[in-house]
Amino acid sequence: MEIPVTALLLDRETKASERPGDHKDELRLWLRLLTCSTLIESEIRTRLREEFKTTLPRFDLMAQLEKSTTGMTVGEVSQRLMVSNGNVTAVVAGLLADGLVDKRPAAQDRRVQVLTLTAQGRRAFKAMAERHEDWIAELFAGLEPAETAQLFHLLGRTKASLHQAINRRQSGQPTPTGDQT
Amino acid sequence: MEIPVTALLLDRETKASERPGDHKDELRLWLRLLTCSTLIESEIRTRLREEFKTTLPRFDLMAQLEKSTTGMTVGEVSQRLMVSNGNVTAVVAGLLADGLVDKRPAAQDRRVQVLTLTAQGRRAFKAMAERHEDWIAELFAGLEPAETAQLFHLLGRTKASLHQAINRRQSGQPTPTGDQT
DNA sequence: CGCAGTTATTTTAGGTCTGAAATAATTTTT
DNA sequence: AAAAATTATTTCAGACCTAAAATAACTGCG
Repeated sequence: MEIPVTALLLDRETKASERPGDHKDELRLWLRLLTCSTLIESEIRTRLREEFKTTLPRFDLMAQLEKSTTGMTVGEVSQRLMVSNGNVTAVVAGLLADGLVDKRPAAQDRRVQVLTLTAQGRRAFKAMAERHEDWIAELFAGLEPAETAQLFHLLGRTKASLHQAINRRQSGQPTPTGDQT
Repeated sequence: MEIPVTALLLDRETKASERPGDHKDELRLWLRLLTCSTLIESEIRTRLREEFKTTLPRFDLMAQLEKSTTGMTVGEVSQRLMVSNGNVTAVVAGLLADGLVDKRPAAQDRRVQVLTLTAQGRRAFKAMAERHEDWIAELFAGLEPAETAQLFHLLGRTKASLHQAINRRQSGQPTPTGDQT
């Protein structure tokens, strides 16, 4: 039998924050995560507008298309970006109007719309992506390499936890997710 | 003179990812952070809609007001939530219509609108906040306490890095930020 | 074949969000 | 005190986003 050392430690160290059913720590963690996410997002949004007169949703959509040589369907993009189909339709409409994206029904299945970047779209994206990468690096520049690695790891663990909780709720069977985001 | 040991190590260890000006690691970190944030946000959004027929912006706004006994101005709320003034005006309009929030000009400065929760608003918020806290705990349940603590710490470091980068860009002088989020 | 069910996308209605212009009230300067 | 500058909020135009309903196209089964 082991002596429950950790239990004793916990009793002493968590007095203020472990009242029955208290989860303030997770709440604070979530708020901090949200703060970071919002700060980055709005900074990138501002710079995209100022330097390229475009928006983050447009940039994100183009980034997806750029990664796929053969094109992507509306549904695939919507899943990747975690936004609704209708939203993809709307953002694509803007990009079509600007000649950055091409949309055409698939040959085998005419329900499906295949989206690709136009030559102009690829050029425009390349310019933006380069700057974008610099901006992100700049924003994280205050962290040591070891810290970014550790953070990346912990966010991977977090993602797994989230998928687990979300799947457990929707179906009875948790689906193991092995994607690379 | 010191021997640049780290330079040698770097040369060997970072061959694939440290090409001149390559910052793919930070990019991946940002994408993962965004994924986590989006997953949590949309899950909370769904549950607020299903269980309370309300929305996340409304909940967030009420959460701010609940923390302040004396009320908050439109500007304060807008800063806290990191959204525009106009947006606060719009969300408050909805809450006013539902009788959850009270708005009145300040006595000393009639430009300022002071927002407070009504009694009904406080009741409604209390019920939601309790469930909300459980949801968040559930979402992070897959992490060990040591991991959440570590993650919280690293996100604090990240926040500092972000503020540093953002301030450096806007003014010449970085403003030290000591807030508690 | 023919229709029932499924799947992919678009449309619709409504809320959210922004930046910039407009409005209104206060403070500072002269 | 009057004019000028500043500050707080609202309004506006436009983009984003969602859920749910509608549309359109495919699949499979009798």
